[in-house]
Amino acid sequence: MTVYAGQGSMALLWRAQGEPRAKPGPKPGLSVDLIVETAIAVADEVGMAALSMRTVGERLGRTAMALYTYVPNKGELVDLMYDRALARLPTGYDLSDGWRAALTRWADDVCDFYVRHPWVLQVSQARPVLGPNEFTVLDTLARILAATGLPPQVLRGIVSALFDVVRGAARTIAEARQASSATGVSDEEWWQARSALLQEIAPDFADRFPMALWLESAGEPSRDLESGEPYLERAARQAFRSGLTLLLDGIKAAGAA
Amino acid sequence: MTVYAGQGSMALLWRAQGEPRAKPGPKPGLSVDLIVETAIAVADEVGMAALSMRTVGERLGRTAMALYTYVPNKGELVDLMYDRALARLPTGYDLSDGWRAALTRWADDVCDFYVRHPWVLQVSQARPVLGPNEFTVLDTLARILAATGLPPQVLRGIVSALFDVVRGAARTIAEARQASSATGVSDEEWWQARSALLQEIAPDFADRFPMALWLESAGEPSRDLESGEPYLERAARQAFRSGLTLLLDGIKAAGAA
DNA sequence: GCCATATCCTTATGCCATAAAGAGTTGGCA
DNA sequence: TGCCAACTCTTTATGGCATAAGGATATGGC
Repeated sequence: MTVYAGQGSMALLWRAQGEPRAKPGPKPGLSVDLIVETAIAVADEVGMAALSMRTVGERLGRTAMALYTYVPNKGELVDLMYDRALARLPTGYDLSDGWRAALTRWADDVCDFYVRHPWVLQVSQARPVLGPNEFTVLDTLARILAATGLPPQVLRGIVSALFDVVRGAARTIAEARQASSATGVSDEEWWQARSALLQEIAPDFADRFPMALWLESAGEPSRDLESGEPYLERAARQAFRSGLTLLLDGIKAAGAA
Repeated sequence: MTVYAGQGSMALLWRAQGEPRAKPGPKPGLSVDLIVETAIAVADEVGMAALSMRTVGERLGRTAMALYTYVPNKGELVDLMYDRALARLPTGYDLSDGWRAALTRWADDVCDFYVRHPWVLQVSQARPVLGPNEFTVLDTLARILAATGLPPQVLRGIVSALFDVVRGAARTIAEARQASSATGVSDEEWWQARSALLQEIAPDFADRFPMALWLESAGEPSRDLESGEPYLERAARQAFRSGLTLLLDGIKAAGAA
């Protein structure tokens, strides 16, 4: 359920609260902020697919339709959730030990954020929400990248690639967790069952896909069972680390200070 | 609507067709292949969100329920669509002018594929479908990467990063197209309307987000109006090119031959 | 000719977003 | 003081979704 953004009026996104209130009618029992925060909590717990106007309303002791008093429709609510959630990201990074260290910390933080709020990954990036916190995120990253001394044209490509790698890793980790908890089958169990099935159903596997097998075979991700971290998640984090290293080396090669 | 995969029996994925048929009952009017191919056509045209058992059945002159004779449920149908669609990718790349050129062609092909079939991007990667064509794709890429001379452990990270960048770019392009055609508003119009709104609603923008503005300001993506390519798409393709270059430089830095 | 088996349909359940209309609440003005 | 207009929230309805259950019909093999 990719959700398309950038349709709303942006009035709610950028609203300045504070004007008192001297209007007829019953006092509002809810508020946009409360609804958005509640919807974020729901999405964090049950995922974007299970986020409905009803589930949010219910948690607030209201019907689904009550929310439409505050928010024009679900799409706009998701835009508000998206921008509000981004406020949870750190906004300043110490550059005293260089852009490389700062960028690594930034990538870790953003990845953790996405894993904590995986529904954020489902909000379309094509026509961005353009809320204040989205610009804050960009501003934070731009400040780090400025330290490379590279010109904006080059940096824009770097921004895309960084987000791609971070989001890709977070997506894998989040989806693995989601699948585990939704099906009750751990990564390890799932993988073993699938391997067995595969050998049974495609006995000529090694002949048909020799290079794929070679790629996957050697050096299984260290079976660090004490860590308790699930299989796929461990593999994803290792891939994230090395992908990021690759990218940072590429930035260096592009002439960064 | 991210769709979770890897639940089905894999029997349909790996089935060997050919056994004749000498069973009582009416002759099947449809087939799994026909349904899958039709569903792919529907998804290509209207997107994953509008893909329903009804829309597929209708195109075949049947009701939604008729499909359940051939396919156990929608999730399994999507798995089959996914693997079948991957068969459209090229499977061999000439390595005579080096891994770098081959990898660039591969990335272009895969990006084009995703843009042509954007719904493929919504199939979860965490627990892969494990169909024959998915392994063929991996095998093809592994063959190219083997030419770098790097060991499998290193290459696995490279595989992830490559897919992340390709998928990220394709996602942006596909979502931009989808948004354009769904809303009837071109990227350019949308962006101009949004800029105007933003200036009106956040007049202190330049003070609040100076680095973001700096990053975006200089060197607007060349206004190559003759190309006819939409704004966001052009930007995404430029970002893809430079992101890929970054990655290839990183691979070189990792010691590739 | 009949039965077991298949295909395909109708109907029903319980989700979803949201349109429309109505019930109840309250600030401010007459 | 009393009423109105504005506002909150609910009920109900529409048309979508996946899919469970059950029934009508077709057909190969006995």
